[in-house]
Amino acid sequence: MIVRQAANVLEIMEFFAQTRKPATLAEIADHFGWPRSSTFNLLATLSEKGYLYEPRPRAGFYPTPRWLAMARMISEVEPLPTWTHTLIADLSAETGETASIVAPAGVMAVFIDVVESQAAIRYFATIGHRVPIHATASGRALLLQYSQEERDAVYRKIEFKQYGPSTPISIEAVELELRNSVSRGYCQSFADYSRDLAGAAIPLPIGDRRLSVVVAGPEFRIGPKVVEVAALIARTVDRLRPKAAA
Amino acid sequence: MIVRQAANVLEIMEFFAQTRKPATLAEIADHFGWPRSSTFNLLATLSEKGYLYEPRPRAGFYPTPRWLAMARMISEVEPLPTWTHTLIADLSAETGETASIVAPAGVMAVFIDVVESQAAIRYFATIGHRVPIHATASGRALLLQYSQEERDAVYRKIEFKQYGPSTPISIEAVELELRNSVSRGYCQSFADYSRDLAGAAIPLPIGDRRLSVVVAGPEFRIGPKVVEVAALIARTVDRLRPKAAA
DNA sequence: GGAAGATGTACATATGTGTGAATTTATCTG
DNA sequence: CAGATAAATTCACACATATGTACATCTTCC
Repeated sequence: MIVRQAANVLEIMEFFAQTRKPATLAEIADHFGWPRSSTFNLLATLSEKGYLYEPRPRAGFYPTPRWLAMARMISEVEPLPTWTHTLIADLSAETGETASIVAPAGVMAVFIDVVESQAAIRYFATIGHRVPIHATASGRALLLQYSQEERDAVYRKIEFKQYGPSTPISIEAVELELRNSVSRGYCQSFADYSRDLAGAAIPLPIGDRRLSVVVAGPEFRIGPKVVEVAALIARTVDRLRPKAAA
Repeated sequence: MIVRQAANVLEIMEFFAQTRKPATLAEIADHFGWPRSSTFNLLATLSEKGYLYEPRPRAGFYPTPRWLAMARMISEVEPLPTWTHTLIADLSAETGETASIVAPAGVMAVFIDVVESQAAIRYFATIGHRVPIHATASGRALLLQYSQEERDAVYRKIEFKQYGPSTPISIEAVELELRNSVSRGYCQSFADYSRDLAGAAIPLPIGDRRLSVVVAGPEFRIGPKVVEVAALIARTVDRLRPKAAA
């Protein structure tokens, strides 16, 4: 069950992150199609807790810097080492595609850092974006780091759906693809989950954290050069990863 | 009416900002005294939206960097000029007390930047902290920047409460104190709102934004030196504020 | 290796909450 | 400066939702 008012808080914040300017109660209510009274309650709650204020009289609400302060505190802990961002920035620059760092979240994989392609047609992904762990290159690069028991536990929770023609729809299919990835030397996906989307990924263990790097873009661009892209990822990781670390 | 589940989202985030490590469903439920089932729903909602993930198997949930990405987007817009942070940093260093930048939020004043005193006994305030606009030095420094009509509008919404012996409990009392502040050259408060707390503040208009700076601490430390503190604030603002700006 | 305990998930139902309509307050217009 | 229009609040009730209970799954310890 999805907690509506919890989701609404996030929606409001995303709204402000997009518009980047104060908004009045009426504007917010209209934008979301929420009743004014409900919007009033929500805004009052956020204000009361010190997360919204009125920068200038009658110009509406805007988030306080408290969000930033809190987010900083949270992200200070085990931040990603700086070289991982360089990694995806370099990869994106060299390939012209979107590159990301990905982490596990149950049966899903979450994008925790993203550098977007500049191309007009591109893979549009943002930090926080989630994809099924078994049906994506990045996800399978995570699964490769699991023990057999851990993978089995994950499999039990997966609802196998036919997202696209090549989606693996059984445990065996996933395990087979994992074995193939090992012998191939990298993970790949051709529209296994998202239409027209292809990607190449490799595992990226950092300390005891299981992460992966992925480069993804439209099938027609990535397809012909998966091998090179995968090789490039491996080379770039080699170049940037501090030698001392695991 | 306060929207409970909206507040709960904030509580969870504050919880993570404090503990700074992943927490399991059970830990979170126990910490807040929430039922497991409800906690489950909330965590599921936050995860589904891409704001929570599981950094490592079975170690529980932790916020994704999406919070940070969003907060950055929001705060990029009209951030405070850098000199205002220097200002309160200097003030705090010189006085040994807590110094803050404050903005209006209806009948309240919100702390939008804070540098805390290092003293054992100190004014504990965080970004997002809210105080009544009429019963605090910082708040009155905001009111001084309003027109008479605007002030009247605010007064109509204030519930006058006797927070302490010296709290102004009428419009006249507030207006009188404002006039006194003007002739005195700065705003002050001696436990008008918080017990044992005293502060000195001056208006700090920046562009068309109405802000104020305040230095606050225990009455026994601030009391004897309000005049100097106020003078110091004025001098420091003079020194740091770019001459070109309004 | 198996039983006890802890943790995570599903679901029906009573209760707390979102909402539409009414009221108050602010803003615009001639 | 009315009188009209739009925005912000308040409130009582119907219904969506948070929760207690039951079940499943994982972990621990003997």
